[in-house]
Amino acid sequence: MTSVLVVDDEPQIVRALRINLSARGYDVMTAYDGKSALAVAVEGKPDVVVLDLGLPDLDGVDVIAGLRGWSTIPIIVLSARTDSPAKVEALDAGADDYVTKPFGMDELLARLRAAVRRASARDAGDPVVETASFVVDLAAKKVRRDGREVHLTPTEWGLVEILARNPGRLVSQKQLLQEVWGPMHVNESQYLRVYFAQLRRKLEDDPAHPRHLVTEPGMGYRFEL
Amino acid sequence: MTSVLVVDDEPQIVRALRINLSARGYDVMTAYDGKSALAVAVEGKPDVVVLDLGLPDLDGVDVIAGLRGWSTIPIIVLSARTDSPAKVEALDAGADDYVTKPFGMDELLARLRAAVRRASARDAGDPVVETASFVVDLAAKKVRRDGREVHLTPTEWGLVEILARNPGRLVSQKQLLQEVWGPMHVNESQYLRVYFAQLRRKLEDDPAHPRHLVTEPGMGYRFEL
DNA sequence: CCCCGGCCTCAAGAACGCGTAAAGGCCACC
DNA sequence: GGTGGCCTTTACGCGTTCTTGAGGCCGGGG
Repeated sequence: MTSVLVVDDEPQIVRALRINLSARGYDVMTAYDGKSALAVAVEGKPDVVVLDLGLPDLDGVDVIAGLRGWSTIPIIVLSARTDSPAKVEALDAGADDYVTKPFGMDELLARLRAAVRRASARDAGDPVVETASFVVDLAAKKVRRDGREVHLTPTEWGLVEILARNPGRLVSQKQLLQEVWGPMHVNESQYLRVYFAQLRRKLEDDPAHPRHLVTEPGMGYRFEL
Repeated sequence: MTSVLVVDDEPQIVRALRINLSARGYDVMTAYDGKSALAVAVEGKPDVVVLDLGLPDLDGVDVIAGLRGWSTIPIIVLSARTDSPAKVEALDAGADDYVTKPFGMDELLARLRAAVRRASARDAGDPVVETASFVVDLAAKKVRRDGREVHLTPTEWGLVEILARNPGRLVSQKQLLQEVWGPMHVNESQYLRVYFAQLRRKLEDDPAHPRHLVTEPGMGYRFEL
């Protein structure tokens, strides 16, 4: 499901967007000021951000910069200001689109679809992730090692898939637990130890000294190519 | 050099765009109808297309479809139609942005920069914060020094992350302690001394005379690029 | 000159997180 | 009703990380 972070200090706008977006199958997160927007974005990794510029705490451009510091999530700016300099400033700061209030919901949704389409076209590269020891085929949901197919259980595949979609990046324990076991089990970090041991036995050349399924103690796991 | 294909049947618009774009260092191609636009696009492989919808021969949506059939070149639509359905149709057909005439040249140029930036960011790595001595990758949660990866503990990373998100800005001791250790430990400034010493040993060329992890006595710490 | 607050360094024990093995429970399939 | 695969749970040894205290350095103010 596509997740959208809506940032606006006007509750009625947030409510209207939440209703419309939810009705169309989007997963909606919300924030009412800049600081919490950045916090929620880091935490929830939304697929796209709808950002109002007139926030109470931070300047809109600072929020854009704060997001662009670590991510390329599409940002659609909402603003009551129609003047050109405001648009130019926001776009050059890293925003993807600029919509002036009052806006038509249809138009916003279309621009949102366009932004998501672009972003997913970017990520939908080669669906095969390859390491020195094994190959992960994300489309076929298969893992091969020395040409031979390795059988993974559903849980094992869930972990491998998340990691392979973020090669080189650290994925937090919480995110892994949440996406594989669900929100109720975000503290069962022991599960991860058990399953990573299994995966290493199946995939690593030397399971005791893993080169690709790396633990970052206290933080999470990383898929090194 | 970035190349732009301008498609419009009104000569004065094409001329205005050609002048403005050329002056800013863009390489400009032009076409006055849909068929030649598609031909020029195939021939010249522009980096971005500015497309007027009211063309004499083809419907604008068909031109978009014709381009999208073989490429993902960003398309910025120009149109006199301000109604929502027209925008939605164009965007859903595969356009990247929609600007209504009359348009401000500054705004169009900003949207064009945004489109080009996105397209070229497609094959770039994560955004990073870089100093003369080391590189911080906030998305991957990695720090590299001389190309070699430096291992940070969770607490060390917590400090680096906050500072790297506020480059050049003074971050108070209280804020660092609060965000890394929690509200109960805002007075344990000794923690900061111990950890900054460790970080300097790991990251600074001359730990005794730090250039990037700077102490502001009595105030806090600053991340100098 | 000496004192004092704030900072840096060092070191050691405590606390924590990780890897591993193994056992029990659940469920689907035979 | 048995069997095998998969998931969950417990226990323990080990290495790393965090915390804490002590001592030294430096600069400003008395």
